[in-house]
Amino acid sequence: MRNRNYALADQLLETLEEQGHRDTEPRRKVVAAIARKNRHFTAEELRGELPGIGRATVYRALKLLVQAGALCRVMLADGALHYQLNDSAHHGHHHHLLCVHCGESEDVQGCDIEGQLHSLAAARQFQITGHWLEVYGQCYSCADSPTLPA
Amino acid sequence: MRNRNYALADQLLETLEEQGHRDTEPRRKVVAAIARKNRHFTAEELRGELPGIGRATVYRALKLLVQAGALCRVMLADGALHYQLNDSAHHGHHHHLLCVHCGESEDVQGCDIEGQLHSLAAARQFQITGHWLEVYGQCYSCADSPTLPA
DNA sequence: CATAAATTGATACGGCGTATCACTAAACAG
DNA sequence: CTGTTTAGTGATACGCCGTATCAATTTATG
Repeated sequence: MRNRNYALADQLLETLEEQGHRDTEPRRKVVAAIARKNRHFTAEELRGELPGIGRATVYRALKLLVQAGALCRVMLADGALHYQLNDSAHHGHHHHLLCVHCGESEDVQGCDIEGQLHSLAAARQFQITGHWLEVYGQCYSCADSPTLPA
Repeated sequence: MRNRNYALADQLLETLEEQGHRDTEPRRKVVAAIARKNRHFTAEELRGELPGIGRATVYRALKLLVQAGALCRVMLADGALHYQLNDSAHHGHHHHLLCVHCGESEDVQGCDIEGQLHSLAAARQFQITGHWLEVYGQCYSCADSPTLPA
């Protein structure tokens, strides 16, 4: 686990280097904190875990990682913007099943929403270039015992 | 057209009254400004058209109208939150085809995304309670002459 | 008309993200 | 290794957007 995290942090840093960004001390700390996350988080939450590091630096790193595809932005049901590590297998376009109870998030890959939207749009001669979809609900464990988690 | 707008403004006011809210002078002006809109708009844009009226009042009216289902919130591709009049026929759950060129928006009613999501989620024992979908692209006229509008 | 309750709007606050800019540190060439 | 170049840093301030507060006002109602 600790090893996984170190590896992940290194991988994130590597991703940034591939994009031409430098390997800096603050950056290392930011990606290390991100690698420790096992669910989506806010920029401010992350910042709170990095006392020595400037606000701008945290936000800049997040932006770069999103651009690089290593993180994705998740819109919660209450409108709060969170960030979430992209599974290395899911770097492409995908959606999330977001549990409003425990905050767990599952990726959805093999979803034919694209196709359905296109055929729907074709009828109106609308050319789709992109879409944004978030799905809210309860995950298996929370639906099972809905009163347990906060 | 002018008549349509007056009628629409009255209808919005009526909606608010049905929810137990009072018929006030500032409120009339806000709904009149909304009724004049033929596409989605931001809160600040609306506020700019209502010089004499307090910021809070505009925001409060928007919130009430969204709660009443007369307006819906639309998330643009750049993350900006806009408001849009709900067609009286489309007060229920629906989605939008948003043209990133001209800002036009078409409602999507008969879309089976719900069903598709449910079957997909069922396989993972995830109970969907809601979702958020925005579709971006180009409408017919903009796709036809993509260089014309701003 | 009098009263109770909702509404208003000025103000201030708070969250969140970004621009600025002097300073620092990383990369790189020699 | 050292100097130079350039990206990155972080303190600060700013800007946008929405909301809480609260005294003054307006509405609905008896």
